[in-house]
Formats: sequence, C-alpha cells, structure tokens
Amino acid sequence: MFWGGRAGGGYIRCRHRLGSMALTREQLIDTAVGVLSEFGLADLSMRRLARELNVQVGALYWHVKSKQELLVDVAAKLLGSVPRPATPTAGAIPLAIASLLQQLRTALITVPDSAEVIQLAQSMRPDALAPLGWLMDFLELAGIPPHEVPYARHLLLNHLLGSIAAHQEFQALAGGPETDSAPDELGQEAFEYGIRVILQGLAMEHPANAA
Amino acid sequence: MFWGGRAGGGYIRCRHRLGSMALTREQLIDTAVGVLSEFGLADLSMRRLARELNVQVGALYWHVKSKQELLVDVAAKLLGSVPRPATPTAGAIPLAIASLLQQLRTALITVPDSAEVIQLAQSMRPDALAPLGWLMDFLELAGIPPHEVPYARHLLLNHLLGSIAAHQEFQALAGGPETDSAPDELGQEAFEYGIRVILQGLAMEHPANAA
DNA sequence: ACCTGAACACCGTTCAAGT
DNA sequence: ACCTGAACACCGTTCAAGT
Repeated sequence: MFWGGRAGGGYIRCRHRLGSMALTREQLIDTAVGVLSEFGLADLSMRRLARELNVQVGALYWHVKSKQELLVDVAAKLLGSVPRPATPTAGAIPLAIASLLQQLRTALITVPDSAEVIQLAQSMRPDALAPLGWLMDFLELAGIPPHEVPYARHLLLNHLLGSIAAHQEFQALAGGPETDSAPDELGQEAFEYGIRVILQGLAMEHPANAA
Repeated sequence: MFWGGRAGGGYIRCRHRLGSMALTREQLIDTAVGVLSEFGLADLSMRRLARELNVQVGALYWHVKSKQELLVDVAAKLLGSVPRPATPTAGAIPLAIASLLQQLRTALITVPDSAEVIQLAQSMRPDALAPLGWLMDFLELAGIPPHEVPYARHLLLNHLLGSIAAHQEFQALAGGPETDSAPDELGQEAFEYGIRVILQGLAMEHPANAA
C-alpha cells in the first residue's frame, strides 16, 4: 500500500548527477528506481527526486510528462532483468509459465511496493511490460481459447502481485528486511502453492492443454 | 490505484450534519463511504470530509486516530451488507465459497477503488473484515491442511480484489459507469472463470475435499 | 534545449486554546 | 466532551522567464 510512515530523511549515496552536465531521462528513472528500492513508494515524490538530482522540481517535467508516466518506466526497468524465455515445447508449457513467474517474483520481491508500481504501469500502458506479454503467449500456446487467455493471465498476475505484496507487508511488520537466514521461504512456499493450484485448475478447465 | 484525476468539485446532496448537534464517528464513516462511492479514493481526503460535514479538519481527529483507521471502518461498512452464510454440508462447500465470493463482489463492484480500501483494511487489521474470516472457515471445513488454508484464502482474495480492480479500470476507460444495458457481464465472466479454475485446482491439490 | 523561481491548489496531522 | 484556528511539513503540476 501507498500508506505507511513517511520515512523522511536519508539520501542516496551517489548524487547521480554532478555539476554541470544536463539531466537525462535515464538518470531520472534510475534515481526513481533507487529511491523506491531503498525507501519505498511513500518516499518517491517528484520533489524528493529533484532534491536527489540537485535540480528544481519543475526541471523534471521537461523530461517526463507526469509522475505516472515516470512510474511506468520505473516498472519497465524493474522487469528489465527478466530474460525472454525460449519458446517451450508443448509438454513443457506449464513449467515455462511457472519459471517465468518465478523470475518475475525474484525481480520484484526485494523492491518495496513493487507490486503497486507494476499494477499501475500495467493499467496505464498494458503493452509497456513485455514479460507480461510473454505470459499471454504461453497461455495461448497451451491451447486456451483466445477469449479466455486474458482471464487466465489475470489470474496468474493477481496471484504474483498479491503474494509479493503480502510477503512485503509481513516483512514490514516483522521489522526490517529479515536480518537472519532463511529470509524468504514462507512467502516462497505460498507463491509456489498458488502457482500449482492455478495451473492444475487451468489443466482441468482446458483438457486440451498439457499439465 | 490511488492515482487518477482529482475530480474536484461536486458535493454530496445531504450535508450529513446540520446545525448544532455533535458530530459522531458513525456520521464520519457514512460520509466517507458516500464520498468514496460517488467520487472515488482520490477525492476522499480528510479536508474534503470536513468540508462535507461543516467542521474544521482537526475536528475529525477527535473521532478517529488517523485516516487509515477511518478507512478500516469504511471497508467494514462496505462488507456490512454481506450476510453470514449458514454452515454448508460437506458436499456443498465449493458452492458455498463461490456464492460468498459472489456476494462480496456484488457488495464492492459499484464502489470505486473498493478493492484498494479492502486490501488496506485487510493488511492493517486482518480481523476487522468478518466475511474474509468466513472464507477461511469454509476452507478449513473443506479439509485443507491448516498451514495451507491461509494460502488458499489469499489465492481467492487476490482474485476477487484483482478482478474488481480490473473491471473498474476497464469501465473508467470506457467512460462513465456504462450507461447502456448489460453493464457487467464481461467482468462477471472473468470473475466466475477464475473461481472455477481455483476451486478445481484446490480440489486436485487436496483430494480429500469435495468438488 | 534545458532549467529556475515562484506560484497554485492541494495533502495528513498536531495542538493550544476556546466552549 | 467536542471543536476551532492556525500552524507544520509536505504534495503534483504549470509556466513565464532566464541561459
């Protein structure tokens, strides 16, 4: 959620821009990813970004149209590390789906409020997040009727984002990002359980596909 | 999402408080539900509520500790119309789950941003939303191993809230709350599809239960 | 082309002081 | 007990004017 303590102070180590050379859109996005990763969405304000980059707030609006547009780019960058999987053979589709989702989870789980950012981006520009398109491709490949593919994708996506959000909430209450070993585990188990259940359900609903 | 156009103007027909008698917490909650229902979460500010109630902002903080606490009560009120279902017989558990979820959807689908409000409430005070507890009871009754019951509940809840949010987004883009007939339908179909898939998947994962 | 300075119209929360 | 008035520390966005 976007609520919760305004953590306030705390600067990012590197200023991301020194002296004289012009600010770039890339720098702006990278700084936004940095602030999000370290302090969360509540601290990710345009004014905070301007401070971090040693510019006035207005300057940011020469590079992006709005905060929302910036967040779409932030979301895309968060998923940028997930590699495009090879097209799976017919029998291996459920496995390919599961491993894509696992990669998405890994990319997002350490970034606070990442689920919300992805959801916003997804609702603003459904095409901006390539990996979510791959998911649809896989479901089509599995032989799910075209008009139900979006339903199935939503089901998987809601589970992914929901279980990331739940895990981060839980961690927040437990205080800090889990200093001791076995940091994830419970969230990971819940995540895998859901994937298993949904894939099994899909296999029953669409007897044509492989599972 | 909490973003989107600040709709701005537009007052609620009845002032909810006239003249001299003291403001009550109930009035505050009801007004909040009213503003949410008509204008959405972006317009639901403490200052707006104060205006609507003809009080100064500070007055609200005598009745509630914070905006978040108020929103928990708003969430509870939104689900207040859902009646406690009778305990189902063993064979009818999946049906009871499906119909409870349908009732929850019906209670929330017309209220903008209701999914976010429920999610916030659920994360702040997991016990405040009784109907979500009933869901867990049903899953236990279905013979799901205790430590997996929360996983299954999350799965269903994420689908419910996710499909409500998706439906409202879609409607927002389509302009206004669908003036012509057949207003829901698509969202309803996606919703039922997901329920079916999840329940089938649960039945496979836990052969003991009935489906 | 790129940025500053300043404004506009907002936020949530607190708290001394009034009744 | 219940509320006002005023402040504190913020927001996102716009835009004339500077370089």
